[in-house]
Amino acid sequence: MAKIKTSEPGSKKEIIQKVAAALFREKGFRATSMRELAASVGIEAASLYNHIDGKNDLLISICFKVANNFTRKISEVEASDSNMLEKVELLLRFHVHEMVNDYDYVYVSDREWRNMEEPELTRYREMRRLYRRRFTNIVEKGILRGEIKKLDANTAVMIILNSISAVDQWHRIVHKVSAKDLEDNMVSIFIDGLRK
Amino acid sequence: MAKIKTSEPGSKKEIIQKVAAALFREKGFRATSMRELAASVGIEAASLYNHIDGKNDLLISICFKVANNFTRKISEVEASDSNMLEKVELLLRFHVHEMVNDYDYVYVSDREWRNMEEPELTRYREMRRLYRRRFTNIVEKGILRGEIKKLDANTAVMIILNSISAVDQWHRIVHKVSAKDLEDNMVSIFIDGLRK
DNA sequence: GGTGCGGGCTAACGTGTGTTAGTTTTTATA
DNA sequence: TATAAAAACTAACACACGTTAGCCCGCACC
Repeated sequence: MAKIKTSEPGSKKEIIQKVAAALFREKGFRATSMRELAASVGIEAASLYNHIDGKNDLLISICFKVANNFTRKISEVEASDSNMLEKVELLLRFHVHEMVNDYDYVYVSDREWRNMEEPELTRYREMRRLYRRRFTNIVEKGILRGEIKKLDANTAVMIILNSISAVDQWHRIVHKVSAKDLEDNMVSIFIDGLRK
Repeated sequence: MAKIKTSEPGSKKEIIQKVAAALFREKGFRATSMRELAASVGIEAASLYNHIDGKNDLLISICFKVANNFTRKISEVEASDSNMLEKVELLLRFHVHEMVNDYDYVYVSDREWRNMEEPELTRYREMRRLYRRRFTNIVEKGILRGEIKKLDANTAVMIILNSISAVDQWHRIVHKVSAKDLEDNMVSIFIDGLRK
């Protein structure tokens, strides 16, 4: 089975991965050809295979790098002694932060993961499902404790997660308002709503 | 230029379009082959071309059908005499409604439009941009009038639009809570936030 | 100064794709 | 029932794709 190891920073392999993430985001995984990727890196298509195992492994690396990141974070949040509303806020801020700092990777892992092959596809789905479940548990606990208003926790989590999953507008917005303001805006909307 | 006409309901062309929308949603536009589509319809790939112009025209039809729908709706909302917060709510409810009732079409138009070819791609981008702009104007006016709290209107609209753009979870959720409850949950979160 | 090898190259293979051409079958109408 | 149009079929084309095979250059190292 394919290993999901991270290559050391600055290596050619890592460069290829970065360029691939950018292309996959821009045009989609399937719409990006290895010849195109190679040209963007500055070599021939065949030369790519001196560094990587194939197109699918590129996608796998990207997706699991992000998934591991979020899984690690939610464990940390669960272990913290904040109340549930604060935990939601922590996760919200982390999502925005990751999106701003690792746009290509997060976007691709969110929109292109379907193109992975088995068995990684199933494993990824499971990680995703579990993450949502843990997030939902936090919201549900918050409702039980009276910190969060009564609503369907699944819907709430779905909305929150989707709202962050990117559009091409992210960067344009971040250039107008600062990353910090963006975070605060999002938290403000979700915690207290639009109404003045 | 390709015409974006709607075929009469029940026609074979419409059936093909519907099946195509379902497949494009499930597997992505590029990952769906004409042979696969044909098999789903119950004919041979070549036979499709007695009814449609090609793969790209399928995507074009789907995308513009949805885009026209939303453009029509926002004109209607703008013309109504509700206040700005109510207008946001009207649009929110419409988005949820369309997503629930026309899942495949809305999903595909939202996630696969990049695969369109020129000149439709540019035209679609423009429609999308304009829609967001009109939505943003409503929010901005709401802020000026003191109905909506002070925040970056672009961020707010981006969040709202993204939050609705689908996940594979939509249907599962709709089967657990009713479509009406889903709508109310969303409106509640966005208007008044999560806090109790 | 030879040598191993990382990393680039060209050429090509096999496959799957969207689409067309040409033909036959089915359906509707007179 | 005859006939024309609609809609299915088979066969094939041209192309783009991911990937492999085999080669060659230049650099580090004994």
